[in-house]
Amino acid sequence: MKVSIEQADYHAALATSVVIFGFDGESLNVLTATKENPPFEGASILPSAIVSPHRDVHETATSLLKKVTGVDHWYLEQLNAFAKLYRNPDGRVVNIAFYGTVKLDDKLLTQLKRKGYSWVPSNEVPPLAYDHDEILEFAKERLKRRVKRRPIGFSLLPKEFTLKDLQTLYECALGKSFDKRNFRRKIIGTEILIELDKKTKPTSDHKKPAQLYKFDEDKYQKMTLKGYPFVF
Amino acid sequence: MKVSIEQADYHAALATSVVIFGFDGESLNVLTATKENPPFEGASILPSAIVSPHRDVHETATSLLKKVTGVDHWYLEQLNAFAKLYRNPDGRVVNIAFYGTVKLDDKLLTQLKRKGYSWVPSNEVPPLAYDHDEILEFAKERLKRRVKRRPIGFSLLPKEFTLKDLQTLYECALGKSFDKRNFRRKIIGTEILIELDKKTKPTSDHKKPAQLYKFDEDKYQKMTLKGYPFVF
DNA sequence: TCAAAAGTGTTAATCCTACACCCATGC
DNA sequence: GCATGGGTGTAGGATTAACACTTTTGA
Repeated sequence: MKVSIEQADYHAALATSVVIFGFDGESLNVLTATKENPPFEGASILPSAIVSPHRDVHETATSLLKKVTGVDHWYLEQLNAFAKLYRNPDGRVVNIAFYGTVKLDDKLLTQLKRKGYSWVPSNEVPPLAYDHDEILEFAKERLKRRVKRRPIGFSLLPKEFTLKDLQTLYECALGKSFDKRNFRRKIIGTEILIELDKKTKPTSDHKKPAQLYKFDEDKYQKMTLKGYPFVF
Repeated sequence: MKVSIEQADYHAALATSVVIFGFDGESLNVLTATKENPPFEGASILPSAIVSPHRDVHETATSLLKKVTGVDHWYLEQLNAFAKLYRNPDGRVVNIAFYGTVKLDDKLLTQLKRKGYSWVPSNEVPPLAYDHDEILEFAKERLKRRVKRRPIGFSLLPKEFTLKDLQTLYECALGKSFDKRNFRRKIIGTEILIELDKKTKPTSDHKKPAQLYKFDEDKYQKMTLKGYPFVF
């Protein structure tokens, strides 16, 4: 059993990939990229970067996202390390992958188009190069698990939203649908929402105005830390 | 943004550490090691190994455990990668950590003593070198979460055990105590146990014989895959 | 006969699920 | 006035939590 580290042991490259889930009010999307050089030129992949010597992995992922989206403050959680020996044809590359969430607004959508990245509905992502399919699956499972135990939404919904929006989000993330009344009762029961003095403006397609809510930040934080049994 | 990998990017060493939980019928223990060379000579650490070029990380962890314990078939689950830039004074070493569980029998206890490794009650582990305290905390949280959603015990208890044993295990893992009747009803309700035609032999310290059970392997597997809401 | 741990049921409160109709608005 | 989605309550069943006494054995 090896006890000390030799020069020859510094042999691995580090990469990081990010699975970013973005909600647009209708569906959950995932940020994908296109590989622009060999190997796998032209293939879809997850946004990824090589971690340079003396750079932090997490910081590398954040700054990749800054460059791609223009957005700066990302909450990223480590998913796992993907370290199978021959996962990368270039050599031994260990991928430390993260996942995160974002509210999809027009700014985000536009900037991405300019740079060749794109948002794809999370259940229509094409096959990805390397082992990125596996990373994506891992992230989807993680998101599901998270949704069941901790509040989600702060990072996926706009500041003000309707209960319908929130329900749609949960339905997308968990892949099933809920009874409207039960859902509302349960969410209201958590006291995580604050009812605003506003309603949505009725739009052209015949709608009754809907009550707007925002999150109660304090309670949201507490629930994020402690978890709560929001199992559907 | 870097797009292809250069030689200089193969700069990191890979290490792996394992957090092994072992149950001895009374308490949950963790396998610890002693660092026998600088840096941190003499310090307690988690069992760890350097991953050589062309060796798989998981396989490295398994064979480390084989060497330490003599036991071969380990279920190890990846915890996370620990990759902070300066976590190791030797250089850039990324640690891909695993956790696993084992039934502590006499064989295991004896063999370890011979090799300087030892089992320490999980809430009495001394401060560890590197960032191994952090890894250990991470593992304890993971174990808790797992216990709440999936059956545990196959890998921590002997083939035949009493409901008391199982309850003690859950109490150790979750750090709280349960009502005996409610616990039994819930466990029996899962139908994961098979009642044997045996009872424990009363021992010297005045005990009534207790019913022995074993796991129903099929149901156990199904529950391991699907999860179940065993939230206490 | 006593000490020590095994084993056993009930009740009240809570939570979950299923279910159907009226309302406010723009067109 | 009609089409669209917003909004509301209840009842039955299931699950949980709290609670104390009797039994079997070795010493």
